[in-house]
Amino acid sequence: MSSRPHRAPTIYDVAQAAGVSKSLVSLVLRGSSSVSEARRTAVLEAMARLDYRPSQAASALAGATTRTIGVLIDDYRNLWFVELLRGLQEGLAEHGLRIAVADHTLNAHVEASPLDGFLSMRVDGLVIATEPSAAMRVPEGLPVVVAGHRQAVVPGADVVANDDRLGARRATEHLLGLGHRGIGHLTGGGGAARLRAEGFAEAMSAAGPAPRTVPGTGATTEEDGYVAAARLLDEAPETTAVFAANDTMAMGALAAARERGLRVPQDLSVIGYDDSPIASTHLLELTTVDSRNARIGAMAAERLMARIAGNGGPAGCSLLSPELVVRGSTAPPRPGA
Amino acid sequence: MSSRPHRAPTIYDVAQAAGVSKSLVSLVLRGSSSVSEARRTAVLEAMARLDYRPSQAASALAGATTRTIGVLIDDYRNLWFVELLRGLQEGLAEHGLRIAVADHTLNAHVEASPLDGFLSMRVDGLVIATEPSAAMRVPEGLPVVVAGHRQAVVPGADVVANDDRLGARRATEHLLGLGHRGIGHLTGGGGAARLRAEGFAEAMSAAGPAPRTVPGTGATTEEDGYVAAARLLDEAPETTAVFAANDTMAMGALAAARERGLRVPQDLSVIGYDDSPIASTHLLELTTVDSRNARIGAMAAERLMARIAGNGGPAGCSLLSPELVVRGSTAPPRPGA
DNA sequence: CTGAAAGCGCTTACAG
DNA sequence: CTGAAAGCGCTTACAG
Repeated sequence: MSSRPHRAPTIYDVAQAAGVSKSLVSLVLRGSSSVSEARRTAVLEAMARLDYRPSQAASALAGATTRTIGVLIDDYRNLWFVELLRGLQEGLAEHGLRIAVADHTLNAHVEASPLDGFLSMRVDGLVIATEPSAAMRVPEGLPVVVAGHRQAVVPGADVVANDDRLGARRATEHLLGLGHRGIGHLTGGGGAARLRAEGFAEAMSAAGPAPRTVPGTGATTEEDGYVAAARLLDEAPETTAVFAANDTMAMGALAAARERGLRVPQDLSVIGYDDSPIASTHLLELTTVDSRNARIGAMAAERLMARIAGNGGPAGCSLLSPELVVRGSTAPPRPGA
Repeated sequence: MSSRPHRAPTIYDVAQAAGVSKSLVSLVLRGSSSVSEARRTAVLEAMARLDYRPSQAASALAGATTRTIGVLIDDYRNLWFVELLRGLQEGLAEHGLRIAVADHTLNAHVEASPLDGFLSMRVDGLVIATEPSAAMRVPEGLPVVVAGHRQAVVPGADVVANDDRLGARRATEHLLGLGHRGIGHLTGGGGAARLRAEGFAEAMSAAGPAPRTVPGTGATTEEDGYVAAARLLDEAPETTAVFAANDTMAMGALAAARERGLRVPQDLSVIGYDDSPIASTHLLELTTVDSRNARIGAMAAERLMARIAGNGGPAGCSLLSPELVVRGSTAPPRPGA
């Protein structure tokens, strides 16, 4: 084998090795059905032999489409996107679309807006799984779905989200059903948190007891949960149950409870939201609400494919039902409480 | 404005709008210094006005380089890559390289190997932040650095890792220094875990007490930590301190301790490894070892840039010093213990 | 199925 | 700086 420094094989090389035309190789690449089995095999074997990999750049430039969907997430540490990706992937698999993921800091050193990379890449569609900012102008005609509830809206984009209000009602009703009356809610910023707070208020007002909603320092981190819970427990000692806007805040609430000598769930019930990986740990055993993010991803894929196919219709909002996941952090209040 | 359905502006459009030649636009795009300030401004303004975004496909195809580095991670849930990315980004920023991230499942529906996407993309370099598999054949000449200790090696690749053995020694010496003698280590699979176990054994044998190392079910999850710690605490009740191969396992150990009525740190000290986001929560306050992943990323960027520039030399292994982070989960053993 | 041709939007190299 | 040209590796469309 002569050393061929660096020149990657092209369809031309593959065609020659397989003894077919370049056109045929291109047909195989795009999975055309009008290729005989024998020739297809020959081409695939030649590709494997030459270690051929199609140039994404060339096919993107020549073709009308890149067959890739960009997914913009908030922060790699907010793991809710993991299941979203799984559902998206399953929905996209049959169409052979690939996925590209970025958060807003990933290429902040080379691009002005986090969307720039995806647009330069000429993605066929976009999933925005973060709070849309004003800088996020997307070309009209590009299929976009916003995943999850947000404060801002993207014109022309579909929204696919968990029914946060319903989930919050279910969480609250779970606590009410256990017999709790002194129930507090820990809230934070963002569209989802706002809806969850509303769902909490609805369920509470339907049941009677005065709802008490307390924010941390404005966000929805563990620290916020800790601060909010500390405030709640100190100001309202009659509290026997806490509903946090998400699992991370619930984790902070657990710390605040422990500091006050309150055992969970005997002295205090705690419920989160999201069913994130930490919720199912032995340490937390956190009762929570499963947003069914994989289903949100699958639905997002569906909306995207419909728009790409041209039959999208007007932008809509799809709400999916969340599900209560009961674990060890909630129990009836103590008889004396 | 006539509706121009869908055709994205090209350098041709920009040139015309700015009243310059296409060549000049290309020079501005690539940041050439031989362009007058006036013309550069005119071009940039035209780009902004037209909402122009360079086609990544076209520049990749025409140019010799894509100016992007691929980063292959293990799983989005293993957050150690987050800081790695930050360091990588800082190191790459001055060179204007962008980053593309994927885990091995992201495009499993369209490609055989997780590296295929990056190779089709013709990345200029690769960071492998996961256990290399046999399927990961990389073209010779492509700059590759393996980040973190692994079982397998990639021929020709540099390795940049935290000195796991040293970090484990420091963790163990911290416990020894507090006065602990009954110290157990929770281990799991992978190159890093093996080195951490070795560092533990070294520090223990230098100090005297018999080291006890126990695995969970083979991996390094919270469940593994829980199982391993349960085993350890039941079989060796004289244990007063536990060193887990990582923070996640330490979290499991905390659960096992709580189940046995052991308070942390009064009855049992627990130390982890990685300084992951959970370690600094109020709930865990976990003493741990900071791998300095951002520095690993920065070093990886440096190695990559050197190889891209052609002065890489033979593949090497760079080991960075970890740092002990003392929090609330470790303390001296109780006098009676 | 093949073959020849044009073109995607850039970069490169060069004469002016 | 401009302008004309070639080419990157594919896809597309079409005549055979």
